[in-house]
Amino acid sequence: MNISLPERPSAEGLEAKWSEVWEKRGIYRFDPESKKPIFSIDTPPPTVSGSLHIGHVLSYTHTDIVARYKRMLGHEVFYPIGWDDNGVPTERRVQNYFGVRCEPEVPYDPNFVVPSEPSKDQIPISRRNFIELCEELTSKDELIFEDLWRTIGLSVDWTKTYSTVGSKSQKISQTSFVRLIKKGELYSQESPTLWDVDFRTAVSQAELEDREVPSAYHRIRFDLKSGGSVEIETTRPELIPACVALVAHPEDERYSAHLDDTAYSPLFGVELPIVTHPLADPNKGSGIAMVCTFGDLTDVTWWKELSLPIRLIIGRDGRFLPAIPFGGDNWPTRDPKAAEMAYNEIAQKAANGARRRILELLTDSGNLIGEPKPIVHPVKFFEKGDKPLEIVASRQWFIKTLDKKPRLIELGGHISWVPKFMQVRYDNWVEGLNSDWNISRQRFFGIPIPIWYPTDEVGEPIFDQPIIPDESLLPIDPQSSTPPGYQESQRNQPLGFVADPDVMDTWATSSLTPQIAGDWIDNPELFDRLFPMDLRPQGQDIIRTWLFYTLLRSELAHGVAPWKSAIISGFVLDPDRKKMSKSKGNVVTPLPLVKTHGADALRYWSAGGRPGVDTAAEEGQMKVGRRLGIKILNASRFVLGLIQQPLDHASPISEVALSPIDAALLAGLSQTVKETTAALEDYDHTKGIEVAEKFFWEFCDDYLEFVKLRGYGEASAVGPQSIEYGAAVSARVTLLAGISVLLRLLAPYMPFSTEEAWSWWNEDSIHQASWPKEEEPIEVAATFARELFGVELASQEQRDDLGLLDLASSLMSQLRKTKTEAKVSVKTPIDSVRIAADKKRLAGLRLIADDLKRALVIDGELTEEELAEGSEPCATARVLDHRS
RNA sequence: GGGCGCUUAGCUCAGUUGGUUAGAGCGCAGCCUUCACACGGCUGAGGUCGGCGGUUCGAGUCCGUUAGCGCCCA
Repeated sequence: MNISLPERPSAEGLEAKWSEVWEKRGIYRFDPESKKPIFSIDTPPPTVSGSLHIGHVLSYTHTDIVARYKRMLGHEVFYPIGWDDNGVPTERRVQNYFGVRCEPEVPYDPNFVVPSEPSKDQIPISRRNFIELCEELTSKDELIFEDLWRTIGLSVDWTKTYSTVGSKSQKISQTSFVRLIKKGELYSQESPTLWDVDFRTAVSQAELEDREVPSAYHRIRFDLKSGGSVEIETTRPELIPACVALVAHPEDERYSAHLDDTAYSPLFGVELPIVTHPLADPNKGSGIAMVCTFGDLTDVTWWKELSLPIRLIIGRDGRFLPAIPFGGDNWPTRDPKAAEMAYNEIAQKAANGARRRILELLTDSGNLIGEPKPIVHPVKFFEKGDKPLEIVASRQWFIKTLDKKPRLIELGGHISWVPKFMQVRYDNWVEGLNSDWNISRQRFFGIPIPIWYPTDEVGEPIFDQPIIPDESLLPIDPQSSTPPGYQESQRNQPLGFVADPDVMDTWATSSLTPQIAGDWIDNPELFDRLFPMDLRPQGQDIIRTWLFYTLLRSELAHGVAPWKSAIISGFVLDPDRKKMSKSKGNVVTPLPLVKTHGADALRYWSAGGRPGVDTAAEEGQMKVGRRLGIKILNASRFVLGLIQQPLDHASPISEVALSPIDAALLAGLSQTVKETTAALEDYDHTKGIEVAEKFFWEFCDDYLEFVKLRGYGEASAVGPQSIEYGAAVSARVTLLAGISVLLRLLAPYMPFSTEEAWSWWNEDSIHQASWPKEEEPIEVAATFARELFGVELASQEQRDDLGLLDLASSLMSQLRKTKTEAKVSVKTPIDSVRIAADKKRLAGLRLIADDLKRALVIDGELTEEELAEGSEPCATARVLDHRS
C-alpha cells in the first residue's frame, strides 16, 4: 500500500481537480460491451433557455447519488443527459436577447448581424435567420448548464449528450410521427383549438393553467320570434355576433315552452334556436345561456353535441375579423344592414375593446338589463402566456389519447412511484383528460412536422391526402425538401404541393427521451438492452407533461411502461420557505453557493431533500456538509498517518486477536452498511446519508478517540501502560477498515472529498470501487492485517454482544462532562473513577478498561459497583486539578 | 368545489408494525489553545408532538372532526 499524504488537507479546488481527472479517465462512460447488468436512467433534459436555479441542483444530485451507488454496486450505468432547447421559451429568450422577431415572409439574409445592443423595436428577420440565432444562443446556454453539472460532480456520460432539436432527435421524433400516422394513432383535423393570441399558436391541455380574473356578468335581453323575450347572463357580451343558440337545462320548466321558438340576438338579429343540454346550469344566472363559437370549452361541447353551426369572429391575432357576411346562409338575420353597422363598431378590435363598445351599443338599444355584477372567475391561460386563451378553429395534428385512458392508468400502476402518493397526481390527470393531444405548434424553432399536402387547381392544400415521407428519408424539413414525385418549382403552386408550416409541440419530442438517448432507430440492439429504463427522476410539476407524455409514447411504440421506477422530487423553496419566483426576486442561484461552500456541501444539502418533499435552500445545511467534507479529509489523513508510524515488535508473531471494542466497531460498521444499502435500494437517499454520516461521526468522535493511543503502540507519547504489538495492530486495521468502508458509503454523496481521501492510498477511483457488503468490515480488516503487518486475525467475527460501543461512548461522555464541569482540559488526569453498572456492562467494562484509561487519562483506581440489570451505567470521578 | 401532502425543540427535519423518561442537526449558552481537524472539540439548556373528540391497559403513531399552510385538478 502506497500512502501519500498532503501536509494539510484542503477542501479547496477539489471540484476542478477531480472533474478533470474523471473526464480524462472516462470513468463514467457507458460501455456497451460490458457484461455487467445495465442500470439505465432517463434524465430530464433541462430547458437551457431558462435560468439556472438551485432546484436544478437538488433533483439532479438525487439522480447522481443513485447513479454512483449503482455503479459501485457493479452495474454498467447508462446515464446520459440532454438539453431541451426546443420551443417557446427559447424563442422568447432569443427575441429578448437579440431584439429580433421571426417573420416568415422576410427573406433569408445570409449576412445578417445582430446589433450589439438589442433594439427596442424588434427587428423582423426570416425564419432561417431566427432559427440560426436560436441555435447560437442555446449552444451558449448549454455550456453554462454543463459547467454547473460538472462542477457539482454529476457522473453523466458526456459523450452521449443530445439536444431535443438535434438531428438525432428530429429523426426519431419524425419517425415516430410517420409510424403513428400509419398505425392510425395520429390524425389531422380542423377543429376548435385553444389559441394563444400573443404567441399565435395552439396549445394543449397540459399547457393550460387556470387564473382567477376579475370579470362581470351582464344581463342581456334576447327577443323571441313569438313575441316576448328571454334574458341571459354572460361575461363575454362581445361574442354575441358569434352566438349560435340559446341553451337551457332539459328539466328547467321556465324555458320548456320556448323550445320551438326562435330568438334574435340583440344588435345583430341573428336567428337562434333554443335548445337544451344537461350542462346548462339552472342555478347560474337566469338559467339560460348563449352558446357562442367559441367562448369557452363548454361552448365547444355544446357545439359538438348539439350539432350547432359555427360562426367564427375572432382571428388568430385575437382581433375581430374585418367583416362578417350577415344575411348569408350561415348568419340568417332579420336585419343584415343593422347587423353590419353594429359589427363595424367592433371589427378589428381586440376582445376588451370590442366588449366595451358592444356594451355601449346594448345600452343604447335597451338590451342591457340592470348593472353588471362584478365577479372573479377562473379563466384558461397558456402557462407561458399573458392573455386569456381564445378558441379558434384551425387544422392541427392530434395523437389519439382519450381512447387509451384506462390503459394509461394501468401502465402507471406498473411503475414504482417514489413517493407512492405521486401516482395519484398522475391518475387524476389521466382521468381528467378531455381532448386528444394537439401536437401542432404554429412556431418556428422546433422539429418540423414532416408532411406536405398536394394542392388543388386553385392552390388550396388537400389536407386529407397528406404526403408522408418514407422513413428512410428522415429527418427532413418539408419547407426545404421536395416530396417524392414533385419538383421544387411546384411548391405553393396550384396542382403542386405545400409544406405543413408547423413544428411539433416540444413535448412531442421530449416525450421520446428514452428512445433518443437509447438510440432507438439507429441501434435497436442497444435500445432493447436499455429499455424499459430503470429510473425516471423528475419534478412533480411535470407529471402531467413529461411523465404522462413519455408513458403515452412508450405505450404507442412499445406497449409497455417506459421505466421501472419514477422518483419525483419536491420544489426548492427559498430560505424562508417561500416559493421562489423571479418576480419576488428570491431565486437562489447555485454557482455562488458552490463557490462558497463547495460541491459536496451542496450535494449534502440536496441529499437532505426527500423525494416529493419541498426543501428550503438552507445555507446552514450546506455548512454542515462542508464540515463533513473536511472531516472526511482530516479523519482519513489521521488514520493513514497512524498506519505510517513505525510499529516495532520484539518477536515474530503470526496471529493477532482483535480487541473486543474493535470487533464491536466492525459490527457497527456492518450494521451501517446494511442500513445504508437498504435505504439506497429504496431510493431513500436521505436515510442513507443519515445512517452513514451518523456512524462516521461516532467513528471520529468516540471510537477513534478511544483507541488512537493504542494505535500508536509503544510510540504513544501519552499513558503509562505498555501496549502490546497485537493490540496496536488490531486498532490500526480496524481504523483503516473504518475509513475504507465509510469513505465508500459516503462516496455517492460526497464524491469529491471521498475521492481526494481515497486517492492518498489507492490507485483507482473510489467511484469505481465496490460498494461494501455487510461482511466486508471484518474482511477488509483481515486483509489489511495480512498485507500491512503479515499477520492473520485470530477471530473473524464482527460482533458487539455486550454493547461495547455504546458503553464506551456513554462512559467517555460522562467523564468528559466531569472535566467540562471542572473547567479543565481533556488532558487533565482523572483520579479514582467509580463505575456503577449492571453485570453485563461491568463485564464489558473489563474488556475496554485499558483503552478507557488511556483515552481519558485515568491515573488512579477504577472501581466497580454492580447495579440491577438494565440500569444505565454511571461513572463518577474526581479530577486531579493540577492548577489548584 | 374535488384530490394529495404537511403541521413534533427558536429553525430545518427524523420518528419503522401504537409500548418505558419523544430523537438529530443547526442556532444558542458554557467550557477546552487535546500532538487529525479552531473550516475544531467537549458539555449543556430547549418540546406534554396544531385544536377537539374517540379506540386502547397504553396514542406523536390508529379513527373521526376542525383549523392553518402548500401543491395538483376543475
